[in-house]
Amino acid sequence: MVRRLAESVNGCTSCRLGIAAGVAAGGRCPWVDMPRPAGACLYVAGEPAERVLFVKRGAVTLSRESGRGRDDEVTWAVRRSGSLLGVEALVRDSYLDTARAVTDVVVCVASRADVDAWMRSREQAGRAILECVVLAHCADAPRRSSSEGNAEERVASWLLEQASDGSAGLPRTVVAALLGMLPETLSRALASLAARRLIAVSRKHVEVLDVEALEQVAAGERPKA
Amino acid sequence: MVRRLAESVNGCTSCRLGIAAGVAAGGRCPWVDMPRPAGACLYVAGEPAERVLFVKRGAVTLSRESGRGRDDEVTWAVRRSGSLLGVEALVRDSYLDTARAVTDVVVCVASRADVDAWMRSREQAGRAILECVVLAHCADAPRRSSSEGNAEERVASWLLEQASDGSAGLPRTVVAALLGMLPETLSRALASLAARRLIAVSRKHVEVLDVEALEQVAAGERPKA
DNA sequence: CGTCGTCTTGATCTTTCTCAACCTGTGTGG
DNA sequence: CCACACAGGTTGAGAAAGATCAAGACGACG
Repeated sequence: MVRRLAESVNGCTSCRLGIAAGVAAGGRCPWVDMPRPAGACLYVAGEPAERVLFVKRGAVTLSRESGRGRDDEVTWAVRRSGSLLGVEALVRDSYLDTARAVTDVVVCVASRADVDAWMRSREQAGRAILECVVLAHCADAPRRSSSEGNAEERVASWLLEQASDGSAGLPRTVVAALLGMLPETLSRALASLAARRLIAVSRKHVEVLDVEALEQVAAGERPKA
Repeated sequence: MVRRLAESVNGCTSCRLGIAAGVAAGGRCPWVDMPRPAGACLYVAGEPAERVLFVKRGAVTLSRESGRGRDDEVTWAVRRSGSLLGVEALVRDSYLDTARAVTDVVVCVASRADVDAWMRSREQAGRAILECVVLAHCADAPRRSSSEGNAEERVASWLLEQASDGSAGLPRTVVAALLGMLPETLSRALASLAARRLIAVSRKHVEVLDVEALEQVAAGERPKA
């Protein structure tokens, strides 16, 4: 599978926010590192939104209660290195989503007050934050539902996108939720694509074998074979 | 139906951006009014992103090509008074979405360069823009797909949300797209709810009659009647 | 080696998509 | 002023896709 690693931010001198803070020139960065293991919960929907987070390394899922039963929440986005989490802290009192690490992550954390102060004190700060927010939202394509192609089409699109963004390794249940289908349906779609040799699947990995054919499937063209 | 009108911005002195620009104190606002009739296209996905727009009055839909056939685009969000459109102009070269006025609208327009200059020259400008962007994204709930409740449930949720945000009057086809279903399915769901006296539907309007019962439906509880 | 969580597979049934015909309000031209 | 055409919306019958429920396989881990 072709794989381009998502931007991974290690030192603060190569981090968008660190640069904006002028860390290389001795500037103080209000954001402090916080490593978390896979599975950790970073914040919970509804709790007071006091901190903004920046993903330095790893992947984080955002899920929101769907309003039905109590435990009924829907994972609707994945955020990777370079994006901000919990920016709602800047405009409201509580978090809208629950953020969970899907891999081991390193996030940088700053309180709302610190962020506010930082934006006032450094001209580039506001711009850096704005860019992170806008980029994150540009990145997540609107979730697709069944009226926009059947399961196989959506899976094919996902695999093609993923090939260039390193989404590999997400649990199947998460991927299924992102694609608006059940894990069973995802599994069947993968199996069907695998049977046609367009991809190779193991329990943990998916490998794209035939990009062109996959693009046809994603486009809804039915190969007559 | 309970209806709270979306914030409507008439004079620049009551507009978030106008305030940030200090219009009341004689400040120059880089944003210039542009009225457009319902149905007008404000910008098209893929074309060079040179301008950022601010919705002063009215409603605008955003749609994105789904990657399948050529004319195959999916309306995935509605933006109302007080939100910014086309902020991708700040971070990329082309628009991601196509923006179309669903009602008569008044939008304020500024070129990317003007916005950049404005943000550098006025401290409050960046903050105002950031808030508009974040608020807009907080407002749009992730689209639901069939695995998150059947058509009736999703329609019920929508009606309840809409009751407090003035989404009334959108064409059925648009609403259907936002709910991830076909117009036919939406129509049937509305008819079914109307048959049970939870709502009253006419060709142009939908009125909620029984909020509690509707909440039950939205929550997936099946009334045994 | 056995247990657990996650994923896969299978059979069945519900939902919604599809395609078609039919309304109904609006605007047009005679 | 009325007939007419048109777009958007509704309704119906049938087919296909995915949800559901249940059981089994696989890999991780103690």
